[in-house]
Amino acid sequence: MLELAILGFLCDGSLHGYDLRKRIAALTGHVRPIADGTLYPAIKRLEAAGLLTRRLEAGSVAAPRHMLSLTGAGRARLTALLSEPADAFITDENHWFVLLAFLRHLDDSAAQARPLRRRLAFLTTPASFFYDGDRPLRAADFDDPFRKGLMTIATATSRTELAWLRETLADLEPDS
Amino acid sequence: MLELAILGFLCDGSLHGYDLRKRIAALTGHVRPIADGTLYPAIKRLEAAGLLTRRLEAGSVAAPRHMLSLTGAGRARLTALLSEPADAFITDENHWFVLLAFLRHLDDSAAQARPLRRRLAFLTTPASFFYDGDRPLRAADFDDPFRKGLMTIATATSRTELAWLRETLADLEPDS
DNA sequence: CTCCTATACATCGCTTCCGAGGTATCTCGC
DNA sequence: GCGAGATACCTCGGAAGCGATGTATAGGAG
Repeated sequence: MLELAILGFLCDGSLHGYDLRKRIAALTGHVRPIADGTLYPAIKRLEAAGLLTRRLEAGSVAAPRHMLSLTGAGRARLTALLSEPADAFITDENHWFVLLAFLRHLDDSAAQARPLRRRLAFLTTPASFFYDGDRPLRAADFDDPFRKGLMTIATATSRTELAWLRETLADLEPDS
Repeated sequence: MLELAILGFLCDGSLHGYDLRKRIAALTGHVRPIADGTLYPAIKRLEAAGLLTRRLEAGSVAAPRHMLSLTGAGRARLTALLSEPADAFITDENHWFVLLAFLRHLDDSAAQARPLRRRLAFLTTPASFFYDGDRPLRAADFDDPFRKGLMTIATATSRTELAWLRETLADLEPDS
């Protein structure tokens, strides 16, 4: 999630760590902002991996800023993260939202559609939450009211997401 | 998530690790089943913390099973995990679903309603995804079609969840 | 008779995340 | 002029997850 967010924001232009932290917080609904002890080591990791470079910009404000810029390798890594087959199984809402937000960095609508297609396929597959093997599960299958409720909310959320996915894919691939 | 799932399942009776793994996989839609290298160390941790005990059951099947049982401290920990104020900020769908599935282990409907109330309050608060400070955000606020789409799906999912929360809470607290 | 799969548990190293704590400077209110 | 809060970065230790790998046995297919 974090790596994707950092690379995604930097793809739009240079930013310093503190700014990055605020943007990520805004994008993920200010739910548990990224801790300093998470963000700065992550930046170092990405720098060590050659995915971004740093240029010190002194004097402007309180503390000297380290302006971060994506390298070619960084851009390639972003593309890879946005195109990963694993994106169908993302269960962290924030992770999925961050991916959606940066899908625009993929170069064509076919590439952009691929993660959405995989997600769609996953949600309509017997390997998912809503099946016991090949048998589709229903809320009525459960006696316990909480298990029943869980099934209801899971189904409703899934239906909402499916409707959105189908609509978005229709816009993205008008021909198919 | 994992700790909650283990304690939750064991609260219904003794299970061995391998069974636990299958049950957790079924509950979370078989999305990336818990790895052995995650589950067994977790069981050891909980055992070391005095939250569960193990009894070896030999001979019955291929390998000897370690039947796990909750202790009093384990039951108390489960109650604590189900009642935590942090549950409003859970962004992992599986984590939230596991919590819902085991809410029945709380002893009264007031306690069961509390996490749902907190979730409801969070989703309707300016600290959440849908606000920029106090200003509510709308899909139309964004130019980029993906940012727009992200706002649309986030809003739709949230609305779906809110409707379910309100309905469930009405069943749980008929008086309020 | 042999191979494959399922059952059942374990350890190792790697990576990541988090909280706590530390260091500085600038600005604004009082 | 003094403290609070924002800006801006850092390091450290601990906890937790994951993939790889290892070790058994049982049962069924070929």
